[in-house]
Amino acid sequence: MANTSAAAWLDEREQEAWRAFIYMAETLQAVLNRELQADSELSSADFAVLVQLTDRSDGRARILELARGLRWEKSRLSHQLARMEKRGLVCRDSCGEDRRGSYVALTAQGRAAIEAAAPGHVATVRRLVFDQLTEEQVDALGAISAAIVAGMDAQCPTEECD
Amino acid sequence: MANTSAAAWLDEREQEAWRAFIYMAETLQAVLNRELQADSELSSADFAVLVQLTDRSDGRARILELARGLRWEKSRLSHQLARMEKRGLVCRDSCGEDRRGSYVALTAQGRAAIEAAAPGHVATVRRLVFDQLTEEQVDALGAISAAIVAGMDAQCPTEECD
DNA sequence: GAAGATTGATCATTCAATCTTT
DNA sequence: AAAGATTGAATGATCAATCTTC
Repeated sequence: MANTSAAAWLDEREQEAWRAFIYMAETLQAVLNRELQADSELSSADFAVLVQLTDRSDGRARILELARGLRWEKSRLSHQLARMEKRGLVCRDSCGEDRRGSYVALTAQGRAAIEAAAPGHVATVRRLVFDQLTEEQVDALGAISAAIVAGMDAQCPTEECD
Repeated sequence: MANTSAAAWLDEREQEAWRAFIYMAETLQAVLNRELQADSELSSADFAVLVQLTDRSDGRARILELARGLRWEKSRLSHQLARMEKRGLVCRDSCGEDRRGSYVALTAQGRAAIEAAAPGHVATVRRLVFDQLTEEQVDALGAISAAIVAGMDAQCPTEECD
């Protein structure tokens, strides 16, 4: 990896921060996934879908709205919902007003699954992340994340950047 | 998601920071992956392997050392190397001293591929991340990442946590 | 039996193509 | 044709089982 252009390369401080960040993000996601799976038979993706549905008062959402909330591709969500439906966590329902669309809804089993999984998952997040940081660092993490997201939103050529 | 225990739950500030962080990390990885793929026909995983190999003076490493450097499972690396070998980016070589083990080495083509890809990738990282942050935030990101990693290392039951 | 590594099965993600309704 | 959604094929990641050498 030749340092072809001093201006374009990362300096020492940046390089260190970058490697630490990438490693942290990958490892954290892997650990959270494994703990969730082991404690509750739910993947992070399952959990994310269930959170979106429990955020709505009726536990129901149009599929495209769900996809926007998760910022997932339609086909990813479609496959994910098919797997979750097969396991009885959600069910699909056709939409009366617009027959192109459809709804997904939490089943009783899906609601039970997230209620059982949430406390442990939150505890894991607290233990691995927030217990390791000062209050200032928590605020800094929020601000840094927001800044990077804003940059991506601004720079993405199309509206649907993911 | 009932707030079953005030102590275990996340407060407002934490919740916000956490959602922003998770979304940032996922989106950033997705965007980096797509840009790398589009510009160079390399995935992030390919790039990570090539970086490890170019970090060694001879462009060669024992497979287990590589796995430790990447902190990947053995089987993930094995599959990855098989795909990369098929594409001519690396080659495997048996090990003289210990016939259980083997080496992987960069091919000329592999070296050319990462040299072609690196400047663009670094430019993308700079544009999406470092250009969006102040110097203090860069330092904070490094410190936060290091703290979280240290916590995971300390809390992981087994040595090989991933 | 343990260390170094590979293999095969299964599941998740992406991409392009498709289908239906508007 | 565009919007809402699904499908199938190809690629990637994870898990358990295996194989060889120490």
